[in-house]
Amino acid sequence: MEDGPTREEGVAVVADGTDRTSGAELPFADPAGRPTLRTVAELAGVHVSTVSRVLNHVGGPGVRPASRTTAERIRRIAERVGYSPNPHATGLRTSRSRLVGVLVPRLVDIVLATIYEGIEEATATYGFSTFVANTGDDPTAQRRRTEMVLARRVDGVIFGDAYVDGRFLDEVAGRGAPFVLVSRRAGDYPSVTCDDVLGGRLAAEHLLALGHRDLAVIAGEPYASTGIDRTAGFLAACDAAGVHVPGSRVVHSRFDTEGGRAAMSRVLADGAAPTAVFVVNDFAAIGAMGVLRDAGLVVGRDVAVVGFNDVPLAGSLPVGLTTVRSPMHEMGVRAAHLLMRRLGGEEVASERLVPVLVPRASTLGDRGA
Amino acid sequence: MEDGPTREEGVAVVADGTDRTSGAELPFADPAGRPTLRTVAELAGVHVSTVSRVLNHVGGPGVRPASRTTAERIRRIAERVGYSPNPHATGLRTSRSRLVGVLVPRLVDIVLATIYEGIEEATATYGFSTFVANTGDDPTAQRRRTEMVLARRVDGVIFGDAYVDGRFLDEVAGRGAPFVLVSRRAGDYPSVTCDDVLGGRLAAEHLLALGHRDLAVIAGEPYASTGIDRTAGFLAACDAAGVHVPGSRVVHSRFDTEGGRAAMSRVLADGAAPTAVFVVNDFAAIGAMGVLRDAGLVVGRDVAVVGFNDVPLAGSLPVGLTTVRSPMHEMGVRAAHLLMRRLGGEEVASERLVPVLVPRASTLGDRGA
DNA sequence: CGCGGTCGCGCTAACGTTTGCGCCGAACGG
DNA sequence: CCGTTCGGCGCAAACGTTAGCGCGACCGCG
Repeated sequence: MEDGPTREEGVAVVADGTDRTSGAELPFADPAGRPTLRTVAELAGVHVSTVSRVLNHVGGPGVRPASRTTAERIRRIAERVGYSPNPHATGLRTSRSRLVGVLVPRLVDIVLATIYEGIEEATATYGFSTFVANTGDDPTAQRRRTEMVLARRVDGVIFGDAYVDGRFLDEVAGRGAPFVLVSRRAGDYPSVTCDDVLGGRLAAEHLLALGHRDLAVIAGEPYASTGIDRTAGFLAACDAAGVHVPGSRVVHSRFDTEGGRAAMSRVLADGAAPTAVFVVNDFAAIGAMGVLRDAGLVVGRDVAVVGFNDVPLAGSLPVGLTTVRSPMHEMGVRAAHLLMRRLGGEEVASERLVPVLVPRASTLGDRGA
Repeated sequence: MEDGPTREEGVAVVADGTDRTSGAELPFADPAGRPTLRTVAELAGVHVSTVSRVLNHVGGPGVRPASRTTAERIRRIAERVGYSPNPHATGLRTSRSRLVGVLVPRLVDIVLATIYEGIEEATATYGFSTFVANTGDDPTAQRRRTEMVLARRVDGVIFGDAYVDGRFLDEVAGRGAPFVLVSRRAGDYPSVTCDDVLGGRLAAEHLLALGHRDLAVIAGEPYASTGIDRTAGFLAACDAAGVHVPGSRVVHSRFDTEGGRAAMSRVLADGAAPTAVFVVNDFAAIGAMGVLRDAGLVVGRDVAVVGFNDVPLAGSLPVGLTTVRSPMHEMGVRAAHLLMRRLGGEEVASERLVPVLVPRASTLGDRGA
């Protein structure tokens, strides 16, 4: 039994000497030539289970997975041959995948992309990877894409495209897959959102303070809590100030530039232009500004516009866009942490992050340039 | 051993009795309660290998995996219990994962997000899923993220963040991981790009035709083929027309709004403003326009600006942005197909897609509004 | 010096799937 | 009625990893 070192030498020689078709020619490599636990075990002259324990039990001050010298040697060899565990084998054995699925309406929406960046960044620190899938806010696609991520055996899901009624989520919950929501709330499911009601209120107070009384709202999709809450907060603040916004002046829209164009056109077609417009999304606001421009109105002088989110280019537009800044990246990060805690079995509560108004030329005119 | 049919009846009753929904107590389910091959096999009264053959061998007109009736029954039962194969087990067995890794500089860049959408859409039709990771164009992050996707045993990788020198890619190629590039070319590796040289030429010809002779270029990052080629095409066309653009008028920049601001500021600080600027990215162009506005110059009248990509909001800006439209989504789709063909063992060639100039107010002035 | 506790470590049985091999029974030709 | 063929299907061996079990050795304490 004194052959531990000898065996190591012997195999090392074989590894050097043999000359197989692909790559580094390690003993007991997998079909792709990558080293496996067995490779390392063989080179270290120990059993594969010992290698497994050493490589997995990172912390554990109390119980040690192997003697210090053995552990040291194993780690050195694993490093040298570039061992990395096969996630399929691990996943199969443990039935956990260190994978999370992320569903978003559209990734080309900077808001969601920013949130996703936060998610990806935070999950990576836990050693998790993420799948993203677009659903385009289409229920069929939501269902199909959710099936897909579940079929991939993700450990959890983050929905960025929740419908406020939460019916679909009830189904998913029934399947036992842990999930959290981000950006939009729904039902009583744990979510990380911006305080959208407050955001709407900030927008209203800003416009009211500037003396506007003739207002319109471009309210986003009727199924998204973001648009709903922002609009509700805005209208509530107007009410409180004794300013009435007629129903015909609150129009739904998609959240993109094109949606803003369409909605603004409808507002203008409906009669005289309002003196101020609150648009629940910056890109829709840009679209709305385009229509106003085409109608010969100067944004910031003839009509004030307030957007929502403060996307990076809002300040660089030819007419800087007044907007309500929402902590998008932060929301992603927090949603990821929330999910991780749920995966740990914790009961978690929703979080609502605070938005801030950023005044610019689109409401202040020259003073804001 | 003669209890095959009997067993089927018995178990089928159990399965019916508990009536659908999640906790349905299926026999031989996995730890999460999901049905496995074994579950289906048991219910059908056949061996697990038979189920596997039936469920996998979709086509095969010549050889049949089982008798018609057996196959039918198996498929029915699989459907009923909601069987979906465990990708870890499949991956372990076949050492293929139906996963592709996608590396991009930043997903909040609409250009890359759009390309990614194309990739995701196309790979999904092959039954593949995608990991995306941001690298921020940072070599260290590129290396780390690449390690990460390879450690996940992806079948292939799509790089959207290639450095033109391709040194890092040489390493990756040495590891034997199949990959293709998208958006940016590098070395002789297969890539799907826009014909950026042509795009630069289109921009130059447009400005020259409008009579501009005093030109500047905001050229993007020096390591990205997109910026390099667009700039080269632009300068070559100027040369051909006998117009010289001094080196001090060609400045590098990041590809985002902020990068455009910084670069434009440097151009203005350097002396008199040019009469026209070619910016190799729409967002950088927006930043540049912001700086021009702040300098009291009216874009489209005092200074012409041409961007690149034609992102959706380019046309909705208060001053519509003249830009070179690149087929972003299409590039993603094609890159995905290209990778799939590589995975099939084919030798593949790079593709270059044709861009189109879209003239708007930023060069045409009022005529473009 | 004796005894109990602790620690190192190897063995083995899974995890769910795929696949080559070979058996069995039915059909068919002689 | 027997021999051959062949389609259908079961068997079992992997794939790489994890974890429970149990044995032996060492250590420290009394």
